[in-house]
Amino acid sequence: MPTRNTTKGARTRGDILRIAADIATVDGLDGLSIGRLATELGMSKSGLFAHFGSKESLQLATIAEARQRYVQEVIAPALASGTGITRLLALCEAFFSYVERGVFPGGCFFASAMAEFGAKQPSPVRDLISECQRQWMSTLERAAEDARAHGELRADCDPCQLAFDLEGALLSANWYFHLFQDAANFTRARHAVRARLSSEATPAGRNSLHPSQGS
Amino acid sequence: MPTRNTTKGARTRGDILRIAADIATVDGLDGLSIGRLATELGMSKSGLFAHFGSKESLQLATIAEARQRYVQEVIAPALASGTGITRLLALCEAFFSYVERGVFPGGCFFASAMAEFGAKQPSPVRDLISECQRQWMSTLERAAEDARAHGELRADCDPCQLAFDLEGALLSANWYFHLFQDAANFTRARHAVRARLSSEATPAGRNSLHPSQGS
DNA sequence: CCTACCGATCGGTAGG
DNA sequence: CCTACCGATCGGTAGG
Repeated sequence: MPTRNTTKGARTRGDILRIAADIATVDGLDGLSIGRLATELGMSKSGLFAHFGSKESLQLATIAEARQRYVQEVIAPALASGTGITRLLALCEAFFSYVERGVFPGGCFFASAMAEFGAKQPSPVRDLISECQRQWMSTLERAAEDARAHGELRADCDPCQLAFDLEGALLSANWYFHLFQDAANFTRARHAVRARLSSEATPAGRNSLHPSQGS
Repeated sequence: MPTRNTTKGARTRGDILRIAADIATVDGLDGLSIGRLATELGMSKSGLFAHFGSKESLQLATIAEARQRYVQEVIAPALASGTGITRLLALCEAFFSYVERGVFPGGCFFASAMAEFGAKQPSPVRDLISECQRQWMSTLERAAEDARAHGELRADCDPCQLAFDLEGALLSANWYFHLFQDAANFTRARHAVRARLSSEATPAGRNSLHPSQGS
């Protein structure tokens, strides 16, 4: 029995959170209702509720589930694909692919969550979203620092500014792709990323931006 | 009697919509409830409801109110301040100022609305939001085309790409300023805007980017 | 613009 | 994990 090792309760919990994360990208973490989740999973509202004890703790668990999915679908593949400017480009490409593949039906989970909770009062939910986003930004920044340390980006390059600029292109692609249903926004965002990296790249770094080997 | 000319009903309607637009930037257009709005205005729920007839039509009227405010606070001042690359820069600066001044308590109304409705099923509300956003993008694009026609931007400059890139900086500043409560994000976004304009500017255009006259 | 009300759904609880 | 229930609030209506 290969799918054992995990108790039935834990499997149910995982099922709940996968659906919850999907719903949250379309209707928001506040729009996520326990009754609707229960209906969608064919179980009773109180049975589902018993797994979490409060709506807030359901929201926190949903964010944790989304974070795992983000690490698996975006960060891990990009980190495995190289270092320096190659990694920086891979992080951006992995993000585009994650949105294009529809890993979440409503686009990037953290973009949606940031927009929904960014202006709200501090709360555990808001704080966790903020921490996730800061961690992603620092992943971009560290990749930029590394690329600079390896001589692929100019010495006067500001990693924070570069990360901010790249993230602007990623987020815009996410918003416009969904609002306008137009894939041209991915093309524009990819242009923006390459142009921005190119503008700060040294001749050594430029080689990594134009992969010449086949396959 | 100077504040006459407008009936009492129309004044009440305006009061409702101003509060509604403010609330929507924090709690969303769906989070906006008729009961809460009524409480906040000290009137009965059904009295307020009678002005609109449905929640959807309240949402549509709220978007129209926000659009008026956006034109007044961002577009009109920028269009009045010059042409060409000067206008393009003024549009970006007017946006930053609008977010910094807190014209809406939760940041840019249309950024919030786009994030909330971008992934939802088509609806009159979603369509109106999409149209507003497209109109803003085309305002940026037309300013870019104009600047190019006047020789301030290079002939090979793509106005759509430039508008996309500028908007990325504007939106990122809006999100990060609210989520992280850090005004450094405005500084980064302003750098990004100037650098991007500078990269496409002709020598003639460059003069307009560095205003030399005092005051 | 009001009071008074409708059915539906919300998050959450009691008790098993 | 269930049934059965709670008070509060939702969008909306009747009637004035």
